[in-house]
Amino acid sequence: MTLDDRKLKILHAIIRNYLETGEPVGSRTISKYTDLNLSSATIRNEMSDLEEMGFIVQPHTSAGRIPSDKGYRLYVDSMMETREKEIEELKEVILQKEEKIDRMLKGVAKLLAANTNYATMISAPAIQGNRVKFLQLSRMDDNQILAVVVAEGNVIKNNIIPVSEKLSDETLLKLNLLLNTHLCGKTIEEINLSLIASMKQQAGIHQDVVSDVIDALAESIKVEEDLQIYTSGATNIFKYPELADNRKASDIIHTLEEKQQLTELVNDALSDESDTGIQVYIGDETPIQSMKDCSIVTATYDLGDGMRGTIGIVGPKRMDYDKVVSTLKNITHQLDDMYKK
Amino acid sequence: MTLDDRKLKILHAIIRNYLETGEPVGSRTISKYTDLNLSSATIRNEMSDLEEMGFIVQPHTSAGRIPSDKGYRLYVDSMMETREKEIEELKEVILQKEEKIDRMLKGVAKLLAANTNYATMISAPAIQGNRVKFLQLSRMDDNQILAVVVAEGNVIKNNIIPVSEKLSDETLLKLNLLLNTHLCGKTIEEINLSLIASMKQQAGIHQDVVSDVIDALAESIKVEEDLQIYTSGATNIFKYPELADNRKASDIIHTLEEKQQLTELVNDALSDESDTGIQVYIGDETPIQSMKDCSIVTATYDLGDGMRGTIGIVGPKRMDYDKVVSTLKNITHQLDDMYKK
DNA sequence: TGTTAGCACTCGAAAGGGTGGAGTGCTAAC
DNA sequence: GTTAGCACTCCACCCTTTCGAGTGCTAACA
Repeated sequence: MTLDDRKLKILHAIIRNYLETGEPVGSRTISKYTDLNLSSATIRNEMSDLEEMGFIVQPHTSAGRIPSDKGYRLYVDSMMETREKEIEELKEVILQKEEKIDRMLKGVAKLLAANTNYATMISAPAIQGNRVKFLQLSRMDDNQILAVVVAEGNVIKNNIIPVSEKLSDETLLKLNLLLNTHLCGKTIEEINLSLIASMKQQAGIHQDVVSDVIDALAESIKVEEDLQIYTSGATNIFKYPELADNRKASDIIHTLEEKQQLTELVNDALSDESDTGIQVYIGDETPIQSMKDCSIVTATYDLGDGMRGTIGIVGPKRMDYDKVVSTLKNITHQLDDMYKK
Repeated sequence: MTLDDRKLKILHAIIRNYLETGEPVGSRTISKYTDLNLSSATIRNEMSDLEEMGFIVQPHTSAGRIPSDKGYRLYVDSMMETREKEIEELKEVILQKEEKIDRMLKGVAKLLAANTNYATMISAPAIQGNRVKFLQLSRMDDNQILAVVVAEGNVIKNNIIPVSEKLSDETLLKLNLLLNTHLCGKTIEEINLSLIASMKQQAGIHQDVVSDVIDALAESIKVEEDLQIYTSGATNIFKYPELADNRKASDIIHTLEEKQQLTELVNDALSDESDTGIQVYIGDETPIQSMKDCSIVTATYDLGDGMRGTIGIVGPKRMDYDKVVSTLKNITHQLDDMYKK
């Protein structure tokens, strides 16, 4: 049996209708809904074929048909090159560049959730392979030193280091020079033991301060390592009856709240190197067990300097893929553009 | 009619039983459940009285009784001086003092949620009236200056300030001196226009940098102003059937996710100056509309330096007040003790 | 050979009806 | 003041019926 043009049209009609209503769709509906001018009986025959081919299923005998995961997949693939739609509101929010990046990301997540009526997540850019740009020790008082590390992409980290002995201005100056000379332009991975040893040696009697700074540096990076994820609109899933039953809703919201499991999704998305940067997980395709009744669409954005993050949208399988994909494309483009210059 | 000892005993029995089961409790149950040795008929008479007094209600004729808000209130008040219970696990977590404070708070919220099976929230300490402790400008490159502000309680804020002209080392030193001399020890409120004007005057040709720094300072504070709140265990509410219906659950979780409305609760709790620092909101007493089917217990903690925050627990009206209150007391004591020294 | 009308059939959702149990209020007896 | 007993109420549960939406199949038609 071959999937001819008419079958495809009917399949699309079924999916679109189901996306709207969430109810199984019957042959009579399609007969009226499309401009094919076919009777319901004919549609029934075709639907029977489509079911045999695995694109649609019946929830039970004598119910209408709903798309299977395979059907969605076909639909999504055939629709991937979609219209570009402007979303002015998003632009405005993102353009407030002076916002701190994390607040901006939260804003994007929230806006996206409000716009799409799905749950959203966004991961802060990972700074893997990021280089130290600037480093400064200052004396706060006799017992405490403030260490500031700026990495590329203007990621700033502070640590307060307690010291036993008071350091003179001169010593601080020397240490600053030493640290900057040795560490600037290095990635975290490049700061190895031999480098540290050589710095310690040059630091002379202030070895312990040096190692404290290095520790602080390592700590700063480590904090960033379990990458941060912001979510929004978790309660949107209550809008879709097929996800709103207690057990499922609880699982999904819990996953979004905990964020831990989302890292898998982020990593999966980041490692993907398709041309569009958009990935669609339908039902069982998702790497997150608790979301197997959902579909997830992810997009990666790139702020330059190797700072890449992921935006994700979680909704029912009958989500409006068309709109979601184009919205995501839009947003990632905005992000890319803005920070690259 | 007077609320004698026997009535009180029966009321407590009803409440305790309802807390456990979540089902309306009947006279026969109480007759067996308590050590009063009274027949169900007698209990019925007493229950009838208790209902007339407004402490218990019937969901419908010929059902058992459940406590009214007034009943809970009596119970909670009579129980406020409770046992002190050790919770070793909490101690350990909190004692990892070197954690950044926000991570610590997140940890507390999470642990508390896991421990109590309710939803939890914790507000980061407000730094109202907090003083500037240390201030430093450093040159990152020719066009950018890094401003670091440390406030009391070691709250650190960074801002990157773009400058049009390159500033010499000497100028930077001067500016640092100027800023520190004028601003250290001041609260944000004390930094007024005349102070700024006088500083600008002394800064001479670098007026614009000064005002940029002031702006950055103001910005740093503003960010902190809409105080940060962390929540955890929102999905715990699914464990209580009376809250688990879609509409209610969605409202509650949404409120927890949005956090905006929680500030009311925090402010309410912070403004309360009872001796224990513990407040219990039962049903309609809560300032948050969407949580009128819940009870909320809040406690304030005090890290010294005027840094006070709020911990809250959100659960069904039939929450285990006893356990919750003592757990909260415990935690706030730990927090208080630890940071005060 | 593809399309259509018609018909019997299936199944779930919603509505109705009966039953049992848990619980109450009341009364009379102790 | 306490208790046993009884009539009564009401919900939860189960079963049945009904209704409608939808299907598959067959026969007729172009």
